[in-house]
Amino acid sequence: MFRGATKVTLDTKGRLSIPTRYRERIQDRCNGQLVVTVDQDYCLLLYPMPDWEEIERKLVQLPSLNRTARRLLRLMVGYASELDMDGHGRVLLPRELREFAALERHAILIGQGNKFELWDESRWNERRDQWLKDAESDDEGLPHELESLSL
Amino acid sequence: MFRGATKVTLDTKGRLSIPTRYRERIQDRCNGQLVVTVDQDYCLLLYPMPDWEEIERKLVQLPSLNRTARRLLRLMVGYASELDMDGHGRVLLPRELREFAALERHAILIGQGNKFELWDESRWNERRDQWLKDAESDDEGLPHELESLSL
DNA sequence: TAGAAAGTGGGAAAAAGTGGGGAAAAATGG
DNA sequence: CCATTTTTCCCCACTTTTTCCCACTTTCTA
Repeated sequence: MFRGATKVTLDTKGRLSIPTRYRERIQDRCNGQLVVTVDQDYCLLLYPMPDWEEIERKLVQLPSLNRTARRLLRLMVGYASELDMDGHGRVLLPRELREFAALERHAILIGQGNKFELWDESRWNERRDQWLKDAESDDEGLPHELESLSL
Repeated sequence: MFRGATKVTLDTKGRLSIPTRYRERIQDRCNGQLVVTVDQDYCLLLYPMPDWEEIERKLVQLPSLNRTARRLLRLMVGYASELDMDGHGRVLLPRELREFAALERHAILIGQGNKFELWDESRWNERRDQWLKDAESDDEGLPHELESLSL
C-alpha cells in the first residue's frame, strides 16, 4: 500500500523524481514500469503496470452503450501512458498530461493504496480546504457503505 | 492495446505522422495498412486493417430495416478509406475526412484499445472538459456496474 | 564533520518530426 | 484521345524533441 503526501518538483523537462521510499516497492512490483493517466478532478493517477492492466480490463468490460462508461474509457485509456524509471528513479511525464493537470514546478504526490495521485501543489491545497469545508454539511445523504463506516 | 494521447500536427498536404511508439506494432499487425473512417462525435477513427475488417463484418450483418443500423453502416463503411504509411511513418488523410472532423494543423491522437481516435485539438479539449463537468452531476443514477467500480 | 546517497540540472548525440521540391500518376476538359 | 491541370507519392534536408549520461548540490547518516 502506498501512503502519504510528498512534495516533489518537476524539472524543466517535465521529469518527476519518485521518492526513494517507494522505489524498491515499485521495482519489485513492476520492474519500474508505471502507467500515468488522468483523473476527473484534474490530477494525474500513477499505477504500477499490473494494477493498471487490471483497471483497464474492468474498463473495457463496461457496457459500451452507457454514456458515463464510454466517457470514462475514452479519458482513462485515452490518456494512459507508460512510464519507465531512469537510472535516477525519475519518470518523464508526457506534455499532454502535464498540461491537463496544470502541473508546474511544485507538485504533490499522494499515496492512495494501489496508486498515486499527482497534483499541482496550489490546486491541491485549494481543493483540500474546499473538501474540509464541504464535509461539514455533507453528513446527510450518505450511501449506506459509508453510513456504517467506523474510522 | 493502443493507449495514450499524443499531440500531432497535420502538414499542409494533410499528412499525419504516426507516433513512433505505435509504428512497430502497426507494422506487425497489418503491414502498415490502416483504415480511417468517421465517428458519431465528429472525430476520425483509425483501425489496423484486420480490426477494421471485423468491424465491417459486424456492420453489414446488422438488420437492414433498422434506421440506426442503416445510418451507422452508411457513415462508417461509406467513409472508410485505406491508408498506407510512407517511409517516414506518415499517412495522407483524405480531404473529405479532414473536413468532416474539422481537422486543422493541431490535432490529437487518442489510443483506444484496438483503434485510435483523431480529434481537432481544440474540439477535443472542449469536449473533454464538458464530459468531466457532466460526470460530476452523474453521480446519481449510475448503472450498477459503475456504482461499485473501484479504480 | 566526512562520506555516501539522493536530488537536480543540463549538455550533447541520436531519433523523431516537419516541410517542401519534383517526378509520377490520376483526374478533368476539350 | 490527347493535353492540361491537379493530386499523390517518394525522397531529401532542416528543425525540434527525446534520450542518455555526466556532474554538481543538497540532504542524510554514521
